[in-house]
Amino acid sequence: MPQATVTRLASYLRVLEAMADSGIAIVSSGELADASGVGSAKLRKDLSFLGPNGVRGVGYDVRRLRARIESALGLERGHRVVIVGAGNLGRALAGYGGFAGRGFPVVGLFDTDPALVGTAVGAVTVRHLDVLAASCAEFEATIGVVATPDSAAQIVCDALVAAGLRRIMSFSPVQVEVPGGVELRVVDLAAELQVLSFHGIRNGHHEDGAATASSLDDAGTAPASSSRVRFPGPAVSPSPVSRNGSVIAP
Amino acid sequence: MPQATVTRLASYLRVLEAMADSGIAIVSSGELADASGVGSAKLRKDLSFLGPNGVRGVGYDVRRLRARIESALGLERGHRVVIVGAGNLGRALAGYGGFAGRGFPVVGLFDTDPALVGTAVGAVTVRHLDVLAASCAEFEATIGVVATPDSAAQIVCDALVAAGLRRIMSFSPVQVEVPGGVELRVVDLAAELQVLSFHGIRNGHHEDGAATASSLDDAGTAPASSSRVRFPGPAVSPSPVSRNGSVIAP
DNA sequence: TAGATTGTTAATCGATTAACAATC
DNA sequence: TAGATTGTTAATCGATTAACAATC
Repeated sequence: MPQATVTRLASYLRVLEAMADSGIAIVSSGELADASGVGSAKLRKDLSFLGPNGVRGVGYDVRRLRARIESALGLERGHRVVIVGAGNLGRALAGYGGFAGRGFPVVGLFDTDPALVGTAVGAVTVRHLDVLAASCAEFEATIGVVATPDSAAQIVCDALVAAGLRRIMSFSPVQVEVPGGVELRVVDLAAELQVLSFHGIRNGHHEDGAATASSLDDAGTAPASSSRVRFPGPAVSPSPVSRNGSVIAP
Repeated sequence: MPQATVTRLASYLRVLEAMADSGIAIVSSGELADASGVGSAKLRKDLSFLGPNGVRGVGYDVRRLRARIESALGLERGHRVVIVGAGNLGRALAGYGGFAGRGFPVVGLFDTDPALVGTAVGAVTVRHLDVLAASCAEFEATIGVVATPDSAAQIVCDALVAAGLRRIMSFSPVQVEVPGGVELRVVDLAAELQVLSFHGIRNGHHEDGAATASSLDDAGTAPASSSRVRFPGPAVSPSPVSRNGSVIAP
């Protein structure tokens, strides 16, 4: 099943849950697609990976389809989440309604800072990383979240793997190594903002001036290079002005 | 430029910044690719969208390439972020080092709750949503973040657009409408966990039993349906057992 | 020059889309 | 039956990959 399809299945599931709560029993591919923000053909193609789930001429049974997607995503038995790192982000995630409310209760929050261990964050108490493995076993945790500084990401991942977890979500952008069979998903929030920054450029935002826009276009018009090895346009020396004429910040 | 390339450029940028900090002056596509976790051919292809940036037989100038990617992503002038929603997630993001430390300082945090307005979160003070537009103008904010309950997401997006922002990052999974020219990026953390849940299935985790695994495979072996319209296997009634024999949780 | 590495090409691979036969 | 909608096919589109000519 394509990766993109899996992501969209999660999105369909959210819409189906809302529809079920609203008492909607039957939905057509067109209606579900509209509510999910995709085309109906793509939706039907996505659902086809799960086998036949609808009735021609009628549509899909909301509850049945919801259960089918939950099954396909492996959500039937539920997941319990442990978070390592009780800093800003970790504490927020521990109390974040968006996890528990969508079927991912947080059962543990861990840190190595003695000043944090023992403090309560919402319904959970911060424990020392030393008891991670024992806690994961006790609460049958299935997903680990890394919310530590970058410098600790690899060590924490190792600890999560050692504790028996095979699914890890990391908010640290550093590349970490995990053994085969362990799924790692990196969520880089700053990178999301950078992508957002890029996409704004073509929309002619006032803060994106002409120099920035044109620098994307003159790539093929580089002047002939000198006979010695040199880079197309030094960013810092010998001149603070780049080839396209814009000043590059230090 | 492909969407996937933009995402990877952000990743290369992070590695280049680390290399620059380490005093590395020149890097080859192979080295940078390894450090970024991609293939070298893909990396060179990605960089080719920015025009020539390296020297054959030598490699890339780290500082030059870093400046070039920053320029392509529109990061040269910097971005200032406002966050709406001073709940768990909003407060954490306001104090999150991963934003300010990567070039996205948070200059405002807003809410409508009188109990929150006026309280300090790190270096910023929570203000009322009523003064959003004035604050965005004053601090020249360029990115808005939605960290409110789902029910407020659309209204808050409208307010951000009205305040002149054209780039919005939303942590609410609900579909919101934005005018043309406004870039919206939805980060659905629960959906990320659902994708993680799926990917664990094929790795044979102990908590994903045989029933779940087999239900993915027997989709094409459905028995002939009856003559009346009915759904392939009711999730709730008349029987709690689906067509493939597995029990579906209510 | 000889060695090394880039930038680009062409082939492969995978995802999306539109159209429509199947069928409720 | 007639109308409606699914599931699937085939064509299109876009991204990835390997190979290599260009060239420092």
